[in-house]
Amino acid sequence: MDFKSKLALLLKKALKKDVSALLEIPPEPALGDYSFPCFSLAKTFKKNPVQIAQELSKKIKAPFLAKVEVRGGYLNFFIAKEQRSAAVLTTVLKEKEGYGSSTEGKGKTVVIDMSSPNIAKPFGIGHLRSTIIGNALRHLLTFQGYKVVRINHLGDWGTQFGKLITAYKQWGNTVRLEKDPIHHLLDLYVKFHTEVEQHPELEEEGRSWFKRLEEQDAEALRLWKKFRDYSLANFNKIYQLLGVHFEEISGESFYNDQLDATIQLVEKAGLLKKSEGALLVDLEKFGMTSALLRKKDGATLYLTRDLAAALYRKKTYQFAKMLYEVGAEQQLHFQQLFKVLELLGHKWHRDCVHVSHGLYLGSDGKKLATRAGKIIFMEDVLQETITLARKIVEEKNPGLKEKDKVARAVGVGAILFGDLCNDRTKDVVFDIHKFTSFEGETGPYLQYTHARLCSILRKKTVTEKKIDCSLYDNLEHEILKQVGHFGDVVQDATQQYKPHILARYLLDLAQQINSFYVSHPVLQEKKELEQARLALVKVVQQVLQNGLRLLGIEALEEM
RNA sequence: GCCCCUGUAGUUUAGCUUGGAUAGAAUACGAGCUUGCGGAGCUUGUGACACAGGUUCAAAUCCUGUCGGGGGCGCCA
Repeated sequence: MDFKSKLALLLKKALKKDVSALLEIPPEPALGDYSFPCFSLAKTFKKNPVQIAQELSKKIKAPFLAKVEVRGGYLNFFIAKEQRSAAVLTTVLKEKEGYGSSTEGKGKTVVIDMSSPNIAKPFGIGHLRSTIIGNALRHLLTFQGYKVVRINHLGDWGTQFGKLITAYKQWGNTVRLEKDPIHHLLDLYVKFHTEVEQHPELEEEGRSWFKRLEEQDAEALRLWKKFRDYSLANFNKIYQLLGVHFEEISGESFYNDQLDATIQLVEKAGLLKKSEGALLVDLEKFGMTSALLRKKDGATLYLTRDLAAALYRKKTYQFAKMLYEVGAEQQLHFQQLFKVLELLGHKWHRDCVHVSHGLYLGSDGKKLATRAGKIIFMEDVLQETITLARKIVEEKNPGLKEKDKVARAVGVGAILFGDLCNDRTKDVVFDIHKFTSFEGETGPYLQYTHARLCSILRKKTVTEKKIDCSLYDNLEHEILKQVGHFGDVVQDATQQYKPHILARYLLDLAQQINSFYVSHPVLQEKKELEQARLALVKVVQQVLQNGLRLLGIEALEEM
């Protein structure tokens, strides 16, 4: 909750008890000048707003409060800026990398199901969102003291592999598969879906191959394993670039031996229904379509495996929360999954959250569908961005060491931030220019700001314990106020599973400090002023560093 | 047909959960700032709440409807 809401709540509560009570506002580093409208209070207490404001103004006390003023129906608070700034400086300089963290998640485990690409397909831009949002959430939750288990739930099982085997049998080429597995497999997948329109019998063949796969048929398994290995090697390259790791990489196939038991559990609970040869849970009275667990040919489905996975994870990790960082188009699937868990009597269904994100759409504004061959290769996008970053590094800072490393951090930073700075629930139209832009509201802008501050701090540093905060002007006090907000922002972003709240905050802070940078020389003759400004630079640098790391972006010292 | 999400400058967007005073950025376009710590920066101008009702002293925010966009709807994942 931000300060504004806290204050409103406090005033309302206090007023409800007794209008004449003395209001003690607790110490609050983020406290800022603020206007509180008294209209709704006026109505409640049947007085006019100005009267209420005047009554309140006499009764309020707070550590950083300089004065309270009444204007119209508004109560204006003015803050003792020097005291507030001093408090912020002390805290940040003391807590450093830990500034903004908390221990609320101590002893609790959170499982995040994230990334989860489908094997035998290229790592598409769609899975990028899941990967980087999941990764940011992981950092945020860890910062709040949670133990986080990141699970890459690979899409490595299902009818699609039957189809793929069918296609490979018909049109596959061993040499091409060796040389460029991902593209070849994609071609086969697309060809299958175009051919199936002319030859519907292929559909049936695909299904039967999947059935054979589930029955551990040797040839089916051999091909499947081959496809899986090639894909994993490809995915790992991308994870390495993005700096993402997992505690568990299991995939749907991992649950194969638990599926019969899972279906039996559902049956024991009296939930299983037979319909046209298939087994399902009827969810009609909950306003959903039925949840299909076994096809008429006996093969299982996505939901069956996800159900088994949820049960397994609860048993294995005893999680306090399980987050599914998966696209919004699967909303119904997760509603069904959670409902079945509930019907099975598991109270922890409430701890399962579908942290959904909007889709990446093609330039036509429609969904990117692999089947139609409409897909963007993440590998290419990453390479292109990093190459461009490399070119710009060369141009802007030719004397820099480790240019490749920096170019990678900048390119990846641009991509990560480009996604994280907007609300995850909204759809995004893919535009390569958004990723390859390094100016304005971008990751590199933050990295650059951070690097410039580091550059000053390399020359001189904070040595004084006591900083004279009376030397600060309004802009500098404002910046320190913003610094004081950091903890609240991090908490907000974590609770709502929305990293963009933090990303936006960092942009604001960077804008403020850049504006300071051009107008306030830091290094200068007068020692007290220099120390005061160095301290300001130091705390902002620290917050930018902490913030960037929480988003999974490298805070470079030089670039 | 039914269900869910969504509509803010030319473009990308923040603000909507918890209604308050002139709706905040970025980009593009226009005008400036380099003899000071890194110009990937800074200053400044033009420009926006889809429409119609309702609730309220007060609506981008809450409710209803219309229109536009996206997604989903038992043998895909």
